[in-house]
Amino acid sequence: MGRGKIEIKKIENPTNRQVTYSKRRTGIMKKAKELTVLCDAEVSIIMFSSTGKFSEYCSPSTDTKKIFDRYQQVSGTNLWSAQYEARTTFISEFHVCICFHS
Amino acid sequence: MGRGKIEIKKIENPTNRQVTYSKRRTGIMKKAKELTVLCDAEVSIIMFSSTGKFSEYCSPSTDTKKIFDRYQQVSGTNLWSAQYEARTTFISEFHVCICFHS
DNA sequence: AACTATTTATAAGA
DNA sequence: TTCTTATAAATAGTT
Repeated sequence: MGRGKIEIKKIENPTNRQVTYSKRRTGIMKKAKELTVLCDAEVSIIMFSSTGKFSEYCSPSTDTKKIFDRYQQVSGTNLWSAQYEARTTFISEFHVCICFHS
Repeated sequence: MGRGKIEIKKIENPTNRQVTYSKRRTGIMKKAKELTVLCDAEVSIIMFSSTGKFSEYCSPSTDTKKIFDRYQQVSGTNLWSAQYEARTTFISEFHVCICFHS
């Protein structure tokens, strides 16, 4: 939208890229808020610009943690187990763990 | 946008709500893809409709897990520790864990 | 699931 | 960089 049609490819000029990022980030966040209200939906958006700038949106009725939990339940991705494996590896370097099953 | 201007409040008719959800979900996902390409950004979107339908978008260069990891680093939220506490509680009901520190 | 009148987002310019 | 505005794009109501 705008004074001219643009091709969807990386904006090479860093200043223009930053300006477009800022405008479009605002646009997406607004759309997310509207979707949340209009459709009683839960929405989580996390984004990082090419310079590493972090932005977040989450529906008022929930929080990002809850969205993550729910995401794991339905997506088949177990984020925790991956973290757990990493943790277990870490622990095993320093501890001996013995577990008795009930 | 459309034949008439609408007020941003919950659409009470479930059929209309579902139709609007579907249209706007498509719109946001498209915007996210465009932002990713135009601005070389990393974007993660997770959403649940009011009927529990799950949808996800993540930038091609990464995955949701990596976004979560990065999110934790910059947001000050430790998602993993909350999961770990829950798991520990669960484990304690069925196991005895003995750890010898090195 | 298509269509189109309108509203909204935004690219380029000031 | 914030504001403006011409134009592209999204979408509300309709079929």
